[in-house]
Amino acid sequence: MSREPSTERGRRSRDRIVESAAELIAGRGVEGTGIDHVLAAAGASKSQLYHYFTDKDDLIRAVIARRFDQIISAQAPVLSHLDSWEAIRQWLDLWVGMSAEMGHPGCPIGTLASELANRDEAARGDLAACFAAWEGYLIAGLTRMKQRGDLAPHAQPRQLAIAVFASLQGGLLLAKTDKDAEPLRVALDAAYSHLRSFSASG
Amino acid sequence: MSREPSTERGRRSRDRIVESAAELIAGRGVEGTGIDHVLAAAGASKSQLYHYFTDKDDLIRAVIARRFDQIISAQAPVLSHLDSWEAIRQWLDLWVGMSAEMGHPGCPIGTLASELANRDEAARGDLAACFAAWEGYLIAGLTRMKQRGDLAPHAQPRQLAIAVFASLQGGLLLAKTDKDAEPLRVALDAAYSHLRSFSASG
DNA sequence: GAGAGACTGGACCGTTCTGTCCAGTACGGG
DNA sequence: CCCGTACTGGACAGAACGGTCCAGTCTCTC
Repeated sequence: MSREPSTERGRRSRDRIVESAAELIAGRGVEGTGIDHVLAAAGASKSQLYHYFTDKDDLIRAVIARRFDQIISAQAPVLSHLDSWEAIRQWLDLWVGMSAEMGHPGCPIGTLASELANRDEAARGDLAACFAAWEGYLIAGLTRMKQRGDLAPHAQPRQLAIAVFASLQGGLLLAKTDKDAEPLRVALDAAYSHLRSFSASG
Repeated sequence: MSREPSTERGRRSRDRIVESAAELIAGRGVEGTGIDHVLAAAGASKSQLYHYFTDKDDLIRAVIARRFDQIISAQAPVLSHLDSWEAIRQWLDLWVGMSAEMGHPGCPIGTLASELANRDEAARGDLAACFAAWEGYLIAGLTRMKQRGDLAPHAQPRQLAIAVFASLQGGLLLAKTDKDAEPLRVALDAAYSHLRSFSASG
């Protein structure tokens, strides 16, 4: 397991390493990113890294946790209020916008999941938990909408949320492959339309 | 570029190398798979590999082509007739079934796309072409349904096909991460339901 | 049966990889 | 001021990496 720094200086060192690793991995993948490159980018040395992490896999898990925190906290205002059609639409459009303006579209968590899911069981578990926590925000919003009567009584928030996340992840993958945000936009339009078909008002 | 074998023996050697590479890569990723491991699995030697391929990237592109051919030819009977609700439903169920019985769910093409899309431009192009060709089968089927009057006149086959593929790829990713086919089933049910909402009969 | 070219075996090279080690410096608590 | 602990720098090791090279074998053609 990771050793947590106990001083401010140590915390900054650890942070620089994790953030540098996260950036390099986003561009070159886990296996394509060497420890030495991470350290050079972070301006740190080997012993600093191995002071805080037992091995590379341990560092990767810290990268997963960091990227997840960043996504959640960046979208926190929207994520916590996914209980209206407008909010959901706005959240989906957020992704399309980010994907269009990014040179490298693609979800950091999704990319990590694709590479690690059947190679590192601990990381796979972390990633599954990330997805579940993430879906939780949408499930919570849809549940409130259902209680409020905006969503049809037979609608199943969990199933709907899973379907939306699949469209999001798949759309991001297609967008990354095409280097074009269009597939993501189309996929999320369809997902939203599917959600809307459970609108109580019809 | 790849040098094509001109003898039967050469063809078999090349095939063994590509197939071994495809299998190892499916389990360990592109960067995680070493040339030496591929050769050991294929029972071949370095010079055989470099006789047919200029470098590792060249081999990877052959793997992409092979996996694509395998998927297309395996599903050819279904893919060529995606012009009825039953056929589409059956094709989607095929994926759920495959995913459930596989130890490692996940689309080989999708995994490669995720890893290579922003690292190897040539491979990215190949993968985008694979997705496009693949989508083409569904677009063709939906277009026939539209002409026949099974699909509403305002339905857009291309957009619908893209949305279905995003659900498929995203569902496969979630299924792989959860080690459970349920997210894929849910995602494809939603995609089918979305398609059905464009049914002419309502 | 000889020559040409396709194919093969595997030693070898330089680089890069993860991870270890130890000698050192910074720093808070007494 | 001093000592223990946290932290740091970088040399080093051993293995694995992609790729080159050449001497050899097979096989087809004439």
